[in-house]
Amino acid sequence: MSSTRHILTAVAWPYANGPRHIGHVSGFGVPSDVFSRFQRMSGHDVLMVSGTDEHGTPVQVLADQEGVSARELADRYNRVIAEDLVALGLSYDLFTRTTTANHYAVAQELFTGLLDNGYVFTKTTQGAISPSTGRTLPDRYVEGTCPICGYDGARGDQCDNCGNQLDPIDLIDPRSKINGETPEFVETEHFMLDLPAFADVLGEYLRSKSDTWRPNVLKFSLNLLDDMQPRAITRDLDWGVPIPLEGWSDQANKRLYVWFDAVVGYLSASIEWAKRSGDPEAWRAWWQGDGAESYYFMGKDNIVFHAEIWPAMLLGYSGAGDKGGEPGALGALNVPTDVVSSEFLTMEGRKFSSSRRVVIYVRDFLERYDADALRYYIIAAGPETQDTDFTWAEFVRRNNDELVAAWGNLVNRSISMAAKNLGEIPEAGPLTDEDRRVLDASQAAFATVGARLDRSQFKAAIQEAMRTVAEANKYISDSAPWALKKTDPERMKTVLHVALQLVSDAKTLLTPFLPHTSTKVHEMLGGTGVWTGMPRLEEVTDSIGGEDGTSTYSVITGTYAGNEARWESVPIVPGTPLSPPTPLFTKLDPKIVDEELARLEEAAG
RNA sequence: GGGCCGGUAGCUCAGUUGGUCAGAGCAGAGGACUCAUAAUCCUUGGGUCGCGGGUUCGAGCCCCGCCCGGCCUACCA
Repeated sequence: MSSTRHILTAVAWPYANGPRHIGHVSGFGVPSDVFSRFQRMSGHDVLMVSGTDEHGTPVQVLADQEGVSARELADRYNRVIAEDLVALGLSYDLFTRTTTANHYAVAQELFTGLLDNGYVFTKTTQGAISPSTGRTLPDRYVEGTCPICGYDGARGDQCDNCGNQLDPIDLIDPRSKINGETPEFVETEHFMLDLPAFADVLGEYLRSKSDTWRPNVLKFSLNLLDDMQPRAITRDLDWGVPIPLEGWSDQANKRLYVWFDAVVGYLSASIEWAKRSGDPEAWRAWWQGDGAESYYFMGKDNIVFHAEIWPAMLLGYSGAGDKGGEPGALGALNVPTDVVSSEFLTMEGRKFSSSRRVVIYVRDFLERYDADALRYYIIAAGPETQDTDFTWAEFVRRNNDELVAAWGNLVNRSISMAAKNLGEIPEAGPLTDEDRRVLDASQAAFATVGARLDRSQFKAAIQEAMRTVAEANKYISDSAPWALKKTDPERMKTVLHVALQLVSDAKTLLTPFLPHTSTKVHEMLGGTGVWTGMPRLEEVTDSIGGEDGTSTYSVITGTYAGNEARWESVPIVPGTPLSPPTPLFTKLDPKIVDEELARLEEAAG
């Protein structure tokens, strides 16, 4: 913990086929930001990257339905999603998109490297094609009657009724889920990633993580090793990254499969960040060598890509699979240090579903409530290690009892008393044993909360941090400084000094979770400078892959180096002027619970 | 069908390798205080740890079976 580490925070890429809801940001967004802010406060060099995942059939299908191009649709949701993530205060060093020319080049480089090392081969398969568009119909977009149980709504990949895995060509009376037409089945050639060639090295890799990874991620991944199959990495579709090979790149209908280019995004975004920073080689410090660590944040549905496939791609590119090989042009690349997967949030007992409108979009939420209130709920009550249920009643309770009544009130009562009676931070006189005890406990919390955060145990971390808030409230109640005003004004000053020191420490401990309101407390206590950096949208002009010329689009970036916030107790400065405080958090009227539930019912029909 | 995860007080959830592990917060009841967004502080009632077997001196914690819910099973975190 003492020396500087290079920490890559790799955040799952939200899919650009619509706005994201609070379940999405519970999985990848808020936890990754808490982690990154903490590591920066601890003095480490953090690079936090992500972007929108814009290729693939779902975007194309939705664009067709709306009568716009895939690119137009992706542009729209890239902007919506980026704005929402900024509003939440997620401190990306770079949040970009998969449609940049840089991303195309890096994804193609990974493909070429894997091909050169012999981990990619071609295979001819039967694929479903839409006669009207000529596009591939992915298995899930073909439905028909199950040949095994006779269920009519079976999908091309599996039957939801009997659970058997299917091949779309076996379906009786197949039809396109998109427009109902009967698909054609044609022979088509695709590239496959030779995953079995990585079974041994992946097993070794995963077993080396048995002490640090969350058990569910580890068990799930180890289990996958028993049945490794080659996996297609190209697709018959025109919306994607072209295959960088003669005879393929000019085929308008052959592209890299979206999952392949999406996971490469972590690397391409790091490289893009380096270019923008002025040192094109700077990304290497986070990707190569023993000193580089990488932490990947996502929801549980993405474990297979991050704990299995992406490591396999990195190993293959580096020449480290069963077939050996040489590192590609970028050099050998590190596999993930940790894969931090969240479980799922449910919504008032139901599964989130955009199509059924059982959903709360981030944007709608933040129009009515504060970002820190949502961040707090997600960390304190979110799906860190098991599915949890979001309810409006619990949101209101957490906000009112824990943020307003416990933490907000501690700030308010402490600063109010000091401001009204003294107008400044008072000097401490002789300390009692109790004074020393609470101050020591507050200092000790940096180690305990920090250890939790370093291991991505966010729920335990915020509980420990909030415990210091409860301790401080108890200290003030027990010491009753208001009663000392007439009997022992010197002692009152000491008590208020101690109380304000506790507030200052708690504000620091809570900064990774509550960056907006912690900044307010920093300022209330007379602090200056930028306490903890906030992300901003920046318009950039660059070449978008596959198109001539340049385009303007927005990325998220920010300045986080040199912020005031440090992960340590900083002595408050006696004599600093204090003004009567304004409330940190908004107390919510319990009747919003019924209002929100009514809104949900109305939307869901 | 297969794999994985979960089912602990009214509610939301903690419970490392089996032996004060039957817990926390909230809600409920009683009391203290008044600095503070009537916030805070103290005390307190409450649970067959999904069901049925088994291993053990001893099991929420290990094994077997079953019920319920979630995720993955090749493009929804």
